[in-house]
Amino acid sequence: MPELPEVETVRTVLSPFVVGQTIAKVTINLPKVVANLQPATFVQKMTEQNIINFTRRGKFLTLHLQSGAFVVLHLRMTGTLTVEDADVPIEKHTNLILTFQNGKELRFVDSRGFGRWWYFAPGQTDTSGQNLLGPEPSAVTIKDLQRKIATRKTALKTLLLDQHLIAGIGNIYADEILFLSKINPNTKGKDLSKKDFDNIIVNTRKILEEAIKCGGTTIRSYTSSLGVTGHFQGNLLVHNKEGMECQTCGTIILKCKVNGRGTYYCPKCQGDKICI
DNA sequence: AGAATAACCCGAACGC
DNA sequence: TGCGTTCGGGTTATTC
Repeated sequence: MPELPEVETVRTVLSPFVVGQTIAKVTINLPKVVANLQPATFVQKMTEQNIINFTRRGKFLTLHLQSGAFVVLHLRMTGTLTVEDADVPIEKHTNLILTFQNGKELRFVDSRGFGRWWYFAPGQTDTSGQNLLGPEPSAVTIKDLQRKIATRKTALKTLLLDQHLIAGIGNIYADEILFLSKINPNTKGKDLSKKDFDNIIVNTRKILEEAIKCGGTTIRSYTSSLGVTGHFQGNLLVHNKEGMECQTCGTIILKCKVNGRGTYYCPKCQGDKICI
């Protein structure tokens, strides 16, 4: 469940080991990992290329190549990136490897096989879905958010998870943002007040910035690369806290489902709307 | 257009 | 202890 802070952590931790490297060899162990090319074509296009930059947009990462081509990748739920010496044994579910000329490897390990890579030639249209993303949380304006949300009958939690509206929020941080904003996850977009929108924007930025400072959240399936694990889980106030006391009011945290997603909330601080 | 649901996948958690 | 079942979760695709 790497969300924006975890993806950003991967990027900052790995950048020094990736940027400036030349790809000597490409190994694809799960063909469907490359979404828009045959594996052999991907290998051929990537070999001998030099990586000049490593960027993030929402939960997508992009390797920029010297030729002007670029490679977009998405970790989805269980994808991890690590840099290892080439002689370190290959972990199970290592689906793609970029071996660099300096003897190190960028390894993509993904047990569920949901993660995807795309190769785009210079100037080619990016079809990864990256350019359909809403603004980064740091760039969201209240006007924009109101325009997109204030007419919707959908539960706010579901809207926060919609990457077309704001990029980068996942299930963990959505719960935390709603708790800090004192809004019930099931509140419909159209029922939100101006103050609610203010709170959502302020708390989204606050939570994600703090999580990035902590190196992200380490929880169940996600650990950051290079053995670095985030420690934001110690800051979580409601997510995964079912049965525990709310740190604000002492009420027991409940768990429900919103649009099929496990959702944790305080029934007193956030109001106990119908939650199944 | 918006809303709801299924599909993808497999390790972990759960139930007996 | 061991086995079978359910759950979860980001995103896209499909259907209504």
